[in-house]
Amino acid sequence: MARSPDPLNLDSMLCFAVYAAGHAFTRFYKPRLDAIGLTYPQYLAFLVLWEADGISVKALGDRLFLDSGTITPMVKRLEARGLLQRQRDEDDERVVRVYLTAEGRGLRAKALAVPLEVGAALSDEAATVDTLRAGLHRLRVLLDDASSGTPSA
Amino acid sequence: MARSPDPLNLDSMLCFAVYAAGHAFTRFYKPRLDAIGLTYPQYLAFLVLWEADGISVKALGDRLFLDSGTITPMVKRLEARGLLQRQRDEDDERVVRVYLTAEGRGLRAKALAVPLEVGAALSDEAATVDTLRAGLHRLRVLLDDASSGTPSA
DNA sequence: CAAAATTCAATTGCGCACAATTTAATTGCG
DNA sequence: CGCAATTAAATTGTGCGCAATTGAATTTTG
Repeated sequence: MARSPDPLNLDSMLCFAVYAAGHAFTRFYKPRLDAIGLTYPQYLAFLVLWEADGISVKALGDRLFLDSGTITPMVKRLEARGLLQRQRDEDDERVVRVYLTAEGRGLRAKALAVPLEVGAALSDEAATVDTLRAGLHRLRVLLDDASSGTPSA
Repeated sequence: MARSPDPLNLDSMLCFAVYAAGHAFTRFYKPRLDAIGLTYPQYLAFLVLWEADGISVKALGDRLFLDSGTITPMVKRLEARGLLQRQRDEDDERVVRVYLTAEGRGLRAKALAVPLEVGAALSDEAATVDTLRAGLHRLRVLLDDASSGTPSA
């Protein structure tokens, strides 16, 4: 009589493992990002901006899987702090582009230390990290496919 | 001359893979949980309550890695909807315990369908799911250890 | 036993995160 | 060309999520 496993058991659920690991990352990043004055989502936005300065609000949101309701106020807060500027595209007035200021570009140097500390915390698991990231990427794709009406259609 | 990989490249970061997969889960769950009237965090709380009715607010928060600033208002909203009741512990007046109502217990039957749909979306990856979950669990432990002053101390 | 320290819940303030709506600009189609 | 459909941002409202603080109950300790 093998007891049937509870299908609603929290610890057996992949979704909760992802949820909890996400919060753990936020906690880990918090003191490191406090040092450069960014929140974790803001840090992600800068990762994009350091690679693609002048990107549109829309494209920034697509890159981070966030919508305008999240991006717009975040970008406005960063603009208020002088880390970037928002500017309407001349050719298409619907589009707002985000340009880093010198101060915003300057943050990058300080940010370089952060992934090193992540690497240190996970030092023994270097091999697993690639597997995990690949698995999570595939997970996201499968979930998003399933979320937007089966793509087989 | 192998080009040195950008240490701040978004797509190479495990933290972003976790972050994005978490949002993908939320999106996937949204329409399923709308059907039973719960948000995703509320669903997690019920997973705990269905297994541990009468748990304290503190213990519920520990289980979900959330603090009273998150749990207290969530539990109050659920109480306002008649899904549970809050009650001070008689032996220790600091403690508030959470008890499911009949309606709250009744949600469990509807919730059983949800993990089945997750399984369906990830059908071909059943083998990877266990590896992923284990990897994420270990990831969370390593990050939390590193977050709370090295435990080697 | 009494004062100090700890614990639990609640509260306040700020920043995501997303659904739904609104407004403006652009594209597409007859 | 002119109107409909689409697209981009912004806005509104609700609900997390956490830091910091408060207040009350309990435990620890001198």
